[in-house]
Amino acid sequence: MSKGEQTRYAILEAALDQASEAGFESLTIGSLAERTGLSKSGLFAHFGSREDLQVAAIERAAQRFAETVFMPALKAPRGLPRLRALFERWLDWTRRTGLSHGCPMQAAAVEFDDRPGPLRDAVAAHFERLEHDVARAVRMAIEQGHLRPDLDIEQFVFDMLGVIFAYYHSARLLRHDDAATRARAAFERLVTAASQPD
Amino acid sequence: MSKGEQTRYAILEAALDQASEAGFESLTIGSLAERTGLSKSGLFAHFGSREDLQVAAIERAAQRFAETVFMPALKAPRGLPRLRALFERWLDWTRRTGLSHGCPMQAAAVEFDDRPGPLRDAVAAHFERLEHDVARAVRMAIEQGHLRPDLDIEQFVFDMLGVIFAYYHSARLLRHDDAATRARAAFERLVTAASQPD
DNA sequence: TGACGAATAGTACGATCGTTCGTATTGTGC
DNA sequence: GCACAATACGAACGATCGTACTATTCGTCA
Repeated sequence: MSKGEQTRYAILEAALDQASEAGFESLTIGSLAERTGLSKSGLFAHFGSREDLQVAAIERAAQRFAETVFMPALKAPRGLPRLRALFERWLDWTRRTGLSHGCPMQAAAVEFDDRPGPLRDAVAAHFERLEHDVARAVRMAIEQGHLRPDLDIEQFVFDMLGVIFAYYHSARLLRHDDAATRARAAFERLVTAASQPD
Repeated sequence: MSKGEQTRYAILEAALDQASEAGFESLTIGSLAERTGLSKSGLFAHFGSREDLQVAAIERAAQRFAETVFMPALKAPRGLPRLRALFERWLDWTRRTGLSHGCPMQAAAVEFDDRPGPLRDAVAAHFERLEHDVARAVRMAIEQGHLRPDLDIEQFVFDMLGVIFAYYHSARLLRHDDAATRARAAFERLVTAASQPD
């Protein structure tokens, strides 16, 4: 990895830290320069514009998500165990990956969902890929006989995402201690309903 | 209503429009001055600081939510009908109240959940009141015999919130046409599970 | 209608924003 | 070790940020 690539990498790591705290809109050239010890112009040279920097940060966050949540979950046996591993890692992936604050992808989703452009596109692409991958895990669970064959897969993914969002909300904004317990209960009820015949 | 109160009201309405589009962090004295036709200093005089303006905007949004979602739902018979009315109005309350973009309260929740201060406090207060009120509606449904007596009320509220968040996500970021259908299906499954004995 | 306070405007401030440009430093392949 | 490209810096730009001031216009009530 060349010197330039190293620096760019370090900048994006710092950007993720900051985005986890205060969102991607808080990423400014000046604040990131200070955080990384670079000059404004030196940092700027690694990206053509602030927007390009934001896009790169979103993509790096999506990559970290994949590394922290999806790839390790693949080690669990396909079917329900893998789906459960996915869920568990999804719950606390920010802590696990060293981002002490909220989920940057959810923050980005809410920040940019009404502002057409490259930022919105990058976030939407992440979630579309994510939901596609979750759907595949659900399909495998059906093939393994863990979930019932006539299950509405898209609906299951929708419901699962809702549980995750409710967890983030309860844990981060309201600081509820039992957020994880509630989330697990909700998810297990989803699984139960999806395994019994209608 | 005095002239000053009128102006302050108009400013907050404009602020809500903007926050619905781009979040409360996007509220700047300059942009709101232009939007309302006031001078920067004239607008500023109505609030002691930018932060006070943001807090006032959040509180106004919470009030609009109550007017649009809760108060009309009280006209439905207590119990399940009222709970359903609540849910339906919650889904599309921003459209109904003239905010063409996303839910400002959710945006505020994600923006400020990791930044202690008056803004975070204002958002948290809204959601605590909201969840308290929803819990009361659920309790009434139990008293009316519409939902089973041993239902975990807090868990039901948690699940319901998750459905709403998943709907916002699906409808706004991913532009899925069937988001409302999915949300209703999820909610009805919640109600069914909550009405049958365990 | 006149007076007085409330409401708004005008101007200026230091700071920071994203970005450009010229120059210095540094890493890298021969 | 030389040469050239890659990388980083420093200074400056116009714009906008939040926030002081003072001055002016306007609503409101006696």
